[in-house]
Amino acid sequence: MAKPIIVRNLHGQVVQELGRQIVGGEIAPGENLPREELLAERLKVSRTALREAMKVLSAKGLIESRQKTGTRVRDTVHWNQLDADVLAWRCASMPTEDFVEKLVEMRELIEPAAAAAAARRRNDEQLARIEAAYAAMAAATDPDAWSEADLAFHEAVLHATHNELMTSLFSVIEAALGSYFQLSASIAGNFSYSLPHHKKVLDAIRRRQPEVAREAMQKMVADSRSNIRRHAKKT
Amino acid sequence: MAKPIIVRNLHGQVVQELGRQIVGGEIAPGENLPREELLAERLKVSRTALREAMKVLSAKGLIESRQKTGTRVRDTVHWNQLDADVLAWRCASMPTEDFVEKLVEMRELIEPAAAAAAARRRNDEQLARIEAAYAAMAAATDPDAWSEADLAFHEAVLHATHNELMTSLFSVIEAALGSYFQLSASIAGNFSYSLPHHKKVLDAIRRRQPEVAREAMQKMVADSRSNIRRHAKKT
DNA sequence: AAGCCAGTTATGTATTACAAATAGAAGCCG
DNA sequence: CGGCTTCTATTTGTAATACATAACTGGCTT
Repeated sequence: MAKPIIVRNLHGQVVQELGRQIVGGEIAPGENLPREELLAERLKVSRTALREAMKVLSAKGLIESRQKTGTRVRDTVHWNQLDADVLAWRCASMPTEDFVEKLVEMRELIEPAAAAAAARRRNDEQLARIEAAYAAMAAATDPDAWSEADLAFHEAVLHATHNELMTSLFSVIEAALGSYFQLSASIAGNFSYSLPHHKKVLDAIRRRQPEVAREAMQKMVADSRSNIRRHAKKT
Repeated sequence: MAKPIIVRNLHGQVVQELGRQIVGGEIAPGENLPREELLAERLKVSRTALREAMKVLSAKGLIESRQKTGTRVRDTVHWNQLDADVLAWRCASMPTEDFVEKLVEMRELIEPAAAAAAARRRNDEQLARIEAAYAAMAAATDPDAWSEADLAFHEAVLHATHNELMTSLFSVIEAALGSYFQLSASIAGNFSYSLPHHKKVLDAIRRRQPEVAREAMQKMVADSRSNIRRHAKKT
């Protein structure tokens, strides 16, 4: 999983290449990129393709181009930290520990609030979707199936909040955490231990009990965190 | 304030124009855009400029291009809801009420958690920045100065969390809420009433009391919400 | 009827040429 | 000599053109 990131287009590849280099720190903020003509030649692409890629990076806040001055890497405060690509590049480049910490912190922030909101606003169809995901988790016999159902569960909860900003934030965080998350779940004997937690969340949402749902989700996420920590120490 | 969004470049204008149309619903998801050649002619720009704009919109998840098939508007679930531009377009187009609701919900989610994290992890320099912002608020004599200092206060708190994901999320939300926020603050006699709230948050962060900081911030944001609601009803 | 094949049509890429902005050097003037 | 203007060189911005490539369509073949 973790998104194959198969890029069909040439400029897409260039975006990946340059984005990785910038976020990875190979080109420091404040530094200038080579002029377009040169860079295009170096990357073996036309200036057209290069420029299309640069517009994308520009939209992500990574670079800034001005005539005569050239193109420079912007300070990190201007980066769209919540962009899926930027996040992915950071995951690929950073000494994971403290960055995962930050991602987990975000998750612990979102999910309990989402569970509460879902308990307040869910409709029957959305509840059914959560229940279906729970059933799939209970029926899972291998880590992969369980992992997939788990993700579906959380997505269904987020969807029930009726707040697409929250949904979007979650999906971004989750995508970045994906690999670690899945790892922790796939530790032998570990998978499915959190089923009771999910049950509590589900019940609270069904009964429309926001605070109960929040607490249950909080516990679940805290558990998951210590799980990841434990696994991280092993490696 | 609220970001003038002055776009120097041609393709930047095209991005704004098309983005607004798509998010505003003038071109529905699933629908195809005219072919590049036609659209370029219609917008009075070259195909080159148009394509650079389309790559940006593509990066924001709004559209998807394939050879022969053409370019179609993607379903809203694929949109980068947390992108500053997308958010701005939504603000400009939507019947504000329920959307502001969602933004406020996000803010209520972030800020208390941020205050708690700041109380836990702030260093002296960051505390000083928060204190400076507070002092500026206390000294403000007109709504504009107060508003500016207020924003600086919140930004300083976010910065003290040492979690740039949180900072980034806040700045996006805040930018979108900006106009409404400022409106509510500029209601005569209203401005500066929330100073005591800010004092409580500041003190808690100074004393490194996460839970106290969280609660104080929670109250403050809840107050601000009822404020916005009250103002919204008037209009 | 099923499946293969070519032709049509959209986007994708490359190339060339010129426009516009601006940093920095050169020149001008008090 | 210092400060101002102007001029030029350089880099990105925009346009126009040509061709490559993918994929849908429809007809042909078996």
